Amino acid sequence: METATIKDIAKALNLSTSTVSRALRGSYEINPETKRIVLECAEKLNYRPNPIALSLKENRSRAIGVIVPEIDNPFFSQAINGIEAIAYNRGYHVVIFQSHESYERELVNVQHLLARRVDGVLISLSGQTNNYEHLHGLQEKGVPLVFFDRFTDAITTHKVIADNFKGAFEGTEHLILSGRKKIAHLGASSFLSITTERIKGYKAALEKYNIPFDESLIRYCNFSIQEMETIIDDLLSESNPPDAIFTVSDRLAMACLTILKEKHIAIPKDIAVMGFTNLKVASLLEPAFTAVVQPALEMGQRAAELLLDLVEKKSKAPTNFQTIRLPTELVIRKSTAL
Amino acid sequence: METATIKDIAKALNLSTSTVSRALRGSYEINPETKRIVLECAEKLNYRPNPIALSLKENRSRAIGVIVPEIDNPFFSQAINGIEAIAYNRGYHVVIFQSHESYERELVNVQHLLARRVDGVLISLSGQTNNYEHLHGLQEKGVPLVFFDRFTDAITTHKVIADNFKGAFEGTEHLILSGRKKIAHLGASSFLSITTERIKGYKAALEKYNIPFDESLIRYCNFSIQEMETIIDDLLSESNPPDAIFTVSDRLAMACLTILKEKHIAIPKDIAVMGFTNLKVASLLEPAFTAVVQPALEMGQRAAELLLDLVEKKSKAPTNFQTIRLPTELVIRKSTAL
DNA sequence: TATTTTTATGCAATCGTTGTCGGCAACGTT
DNA sequence: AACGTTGCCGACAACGATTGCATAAAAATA
Repeated sequence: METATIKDIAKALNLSTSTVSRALRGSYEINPETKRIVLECAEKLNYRPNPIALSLKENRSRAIGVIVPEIDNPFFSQAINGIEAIAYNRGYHVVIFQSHESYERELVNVQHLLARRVDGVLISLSGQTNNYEHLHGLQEKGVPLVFFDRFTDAITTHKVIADNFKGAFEGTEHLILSGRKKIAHLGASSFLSITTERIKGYKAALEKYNIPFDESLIRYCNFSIQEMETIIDDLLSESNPPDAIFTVSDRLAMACLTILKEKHIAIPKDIAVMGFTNLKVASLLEPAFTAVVQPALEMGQRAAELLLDLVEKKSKAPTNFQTIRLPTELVIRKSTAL
Repeated sequence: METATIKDIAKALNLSTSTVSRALRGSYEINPETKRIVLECAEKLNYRPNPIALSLKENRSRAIGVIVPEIDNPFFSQAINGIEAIAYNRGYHVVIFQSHESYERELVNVQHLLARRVDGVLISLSGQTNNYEHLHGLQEKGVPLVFFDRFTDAITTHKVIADNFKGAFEGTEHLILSGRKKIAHLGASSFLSITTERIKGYKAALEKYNIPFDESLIRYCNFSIQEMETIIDDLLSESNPPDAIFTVSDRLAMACLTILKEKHIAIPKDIAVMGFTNLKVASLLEPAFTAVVQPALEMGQRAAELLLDLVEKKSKAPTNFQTIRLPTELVIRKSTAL
């Protein structure tokens, strides 16, 4: 059962394909009676326009590409959920790639998306990425690009991010006000904007309360479980370990909790733990986990909207690129109790 | 900066497009010297073949469609992770849709995928789907279809599923052996294969240990949080409530735990709770959550492999469709302790 | 030298759709 | 009667790439 084309309709009705095409799009220069017949025949043959043919002609694909480090991460799957919702409503399809925190993989993904002629790209950078030529390449080819969550200032475009500074500031402040004196900050890759912004927030909070900054309390984890455990172990085995740990990702938070439990360290009594996390079960953890929650779904939605606006913008007038900073929410639970 | 086409190369070298095309594919009938020049020029212009043009000619898109109820669900995001990995390696792209547990939405998704001329479809049915005409439609159009996790026997094709019967049997048996007498089973939609299979496993375990089956202990939740809470509330407020609850999804497990905690019901002392779940934090919950874990990643991989085999099969010989049943893993933790 | 074979290349059709152009009636206008 | 309008429709080219067929020139053979 092959799919009917405009030619089949033309043949069946003894018309030209041009006439059928125009009738289907309701052109004014087609006889209403002819239109009726064509529509009827199209219905009968279950005609569906071939988007591939249209893509070829119009040089667009009505698809947008999304590159995330890992799909299987609540933050990103929530964001993709938001992206899919917007794209769906506006008639676009979503093509997904994972960088697995690898620069090389991200590069290949971008090349695939270029080859595929996607109409635009949403990206959250890999933890290894510190060269942005591939993204410049996209822009040079005229493919709109929008960052969400993990961006770089090396590229000029829309960015939709959480208010990482404020989130980290409030979180750190909360720890300080809970009486913690020695607060460790477990960051992600040092290349990432989210890392530097959050560290700034952390430092600002320390400063506000006149707590001296100790470089050795900041650690960078590039997201391999192995590495995280080594770092956390190292941090805890010091002669004078921290009395609070602020982690910046779901995976870090989990690894941290696991290790502390293994070591039978009491939370929050001996060490308070909190983190940037979008785990929905945070309240059900033992102890209930204090979290800086990012509006992942909304972030995906906003980013998709901005991207599609760029894609559909007729005028090539220079755009005022925005950086949208969405507020985070500090949810205080038992893991940081006094 | 437009993308170079085969024509640009032809023009630049004063050759015909046919020659360029053949040179690029290394045809034996092209002069080696000409080949060299063409390759060189293609390199210089950064030529990339246009997959849309190829799709039009070959009537294939090198993309596969995936329909899941929700991306933002650890089981499905893990499965998509597996799907993406396989598709990526075999040169296919993954286009994702969510049915949001809605039959209508699933229908529209299938139509979109058909219109898009995807080469194949992977689907895990929505909880509302009990009519399968849309899937027959896919097959009639020659689009291969493979189920994962949630399937229907009404369609003949490959199916990759967890061993739901055995998983539920072992889980229920574990509860019985832990001394539980009145075990509630919270199923998903009654339309779904996963629901019926798991209930069979549940019943079989009861039978083995001569525990009478009580219809009122089985409840169906169509996945709206509201509905789940009502049902769980109802179950618990009976005069003689169950002493164990077996839930079949991540969301049900979470809702159940939340409500029990709100009611200050002791787990596992008063009621044991366990479930089919792929939450990675199960061990960090309070209490640590006993789980029947499904090999979600592998399920996605196997399903994608089977689908791509179907897509690429030259011969249209009738296929021996398989139903691959992957073993689940029972991880016993504190929530069902004696 | 005449003929065949080989080599290397170009032409044109194709995939499904749309845009440009042009044409043919049937009108209405002077 | 001659001309201009208008309504309606078809032919053709184009998007990018592939491919069967034709064909020119060069090489091999008779």
